[in-house]
Amino acid sequence: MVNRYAEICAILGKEIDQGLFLEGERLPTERELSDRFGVSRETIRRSLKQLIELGRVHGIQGSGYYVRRHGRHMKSTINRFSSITELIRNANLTEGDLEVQIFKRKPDAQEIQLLDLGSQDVVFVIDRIRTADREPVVYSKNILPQSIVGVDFPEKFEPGSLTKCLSQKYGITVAEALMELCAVTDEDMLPYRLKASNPPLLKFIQVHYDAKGAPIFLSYDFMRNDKIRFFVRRT
Amino acid sequence: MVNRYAEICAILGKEIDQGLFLEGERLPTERELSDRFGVSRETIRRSLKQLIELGRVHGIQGSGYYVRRHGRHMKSTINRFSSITELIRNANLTEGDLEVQIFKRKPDAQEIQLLDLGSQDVVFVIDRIRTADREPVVYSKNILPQSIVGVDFPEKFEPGSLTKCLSQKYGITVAEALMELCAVTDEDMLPYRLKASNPPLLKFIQVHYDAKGAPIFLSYDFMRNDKIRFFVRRT
DNA sequence: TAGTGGTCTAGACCACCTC
DNA sequence: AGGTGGTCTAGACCACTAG
Repeated sequence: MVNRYAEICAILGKEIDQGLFLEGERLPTERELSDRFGVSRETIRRSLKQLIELGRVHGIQGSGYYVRRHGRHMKSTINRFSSITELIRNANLTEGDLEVQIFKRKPDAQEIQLLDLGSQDVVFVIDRIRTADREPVVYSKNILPQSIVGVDFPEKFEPGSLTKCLSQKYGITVAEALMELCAVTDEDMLPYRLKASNPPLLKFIQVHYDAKGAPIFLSYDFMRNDKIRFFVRRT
Repeated sequence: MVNRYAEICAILGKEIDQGLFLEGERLPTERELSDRFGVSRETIRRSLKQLIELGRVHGIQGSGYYVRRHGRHMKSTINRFSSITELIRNANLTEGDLEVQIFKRKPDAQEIQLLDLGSQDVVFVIDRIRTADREPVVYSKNILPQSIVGVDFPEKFEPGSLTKCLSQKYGITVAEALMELCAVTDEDMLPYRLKASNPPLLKFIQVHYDAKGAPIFLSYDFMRNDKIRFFVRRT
């Protein structure tokens, strides 16, 4: 670990997991912790702030830091960005692809707006069904400007996480995403395989940004809610 | 303003809004800003960290802070906790209630688990349709343990935000919520008024917590997605 | 009143970016 | 090589909590 405060945060988190500090119980004071770890109080405060952001602990001025009850529920939220691949793997399932299609076309008005495109730009569309343990769970459509990956993208693309592919082959990292959450309506065109059993579906429209806030790609995901659950932490 | 760093964060945010720093442009360095505001560099760093958390700015080590493009899109997300009342008012609509019912019953298994109840606890159920400009937009069911508000709650309750009512009459503040996003299925019982026009609906299941992480109440909300849009910021 | 967390300072050293 | 942000320190004072 490079950062002392992140290291200390991890240690304290582990100790909470182990039950060394019980739910609702008070942690040692900042000054005690800074003695224990041999660091300054400010460093300890950074560790504790990180624990607060993780939802493990809460602080009360003049009193102390207390282990948050239900902190465990806060771990599997979609507040942190993750690809569908990661989502499926986190559920201990094996991820796969079906009916993968890649083609090039002109962007529509919404895509131009959300991806900051010029009128002469063209986009790649990656259209596929993602499976978990061979069962279709997500119908996913990614819209990726050619200006970002170049004309030879279809040869370079390989099944699995698009985020990972962009990072490994192009050095492009997704730092943030803005997701719109939608109900599925009759207008939404869905592949037969996903529609067949008439499962409950959620629609996510996501714009993925790099660290500078420039849009990278757009995705439409229709997720089977009977197979995957979604939580949001609101603070 | 009490805190210097929050004050400076607000000033810088306003200056970005005013176009004093353009999108993608670099901000003055930390050391320049600390001179300008007459504070230490650490204080400036806190202001900048807050601006990053707000999605207005991003930092690059060794280079500087840059105004984030699309920062404006990040403002209306559900990452921050807000009541339905606030949600409707933010859309410049007038909030109202319809078919309000309050009754007392035993909690079911899910409620016992999510609200940390004992087997002998009872809960109040507040069942109502929330309207925006007189049109029904949300069917909402709140589950509130009697142990939190006492037996006379039905007399004390008044239409509008339950969060506000709890804060004003009981001094109970919601600090955080964990929300599950669900698709609506045939099993969900919905009032005729909301179902009538067959609008696209989203289901939110939320547990509301106080600052100590103790659950306060549970809510089931069926939101008309043709009237209200929902965004989540993922980092 | 004593102890706690919240804010702020002035300085130091490092890793990284840019030229 | 010089400038930038990232980390860390040792100390100070304040606001709040609790006995």
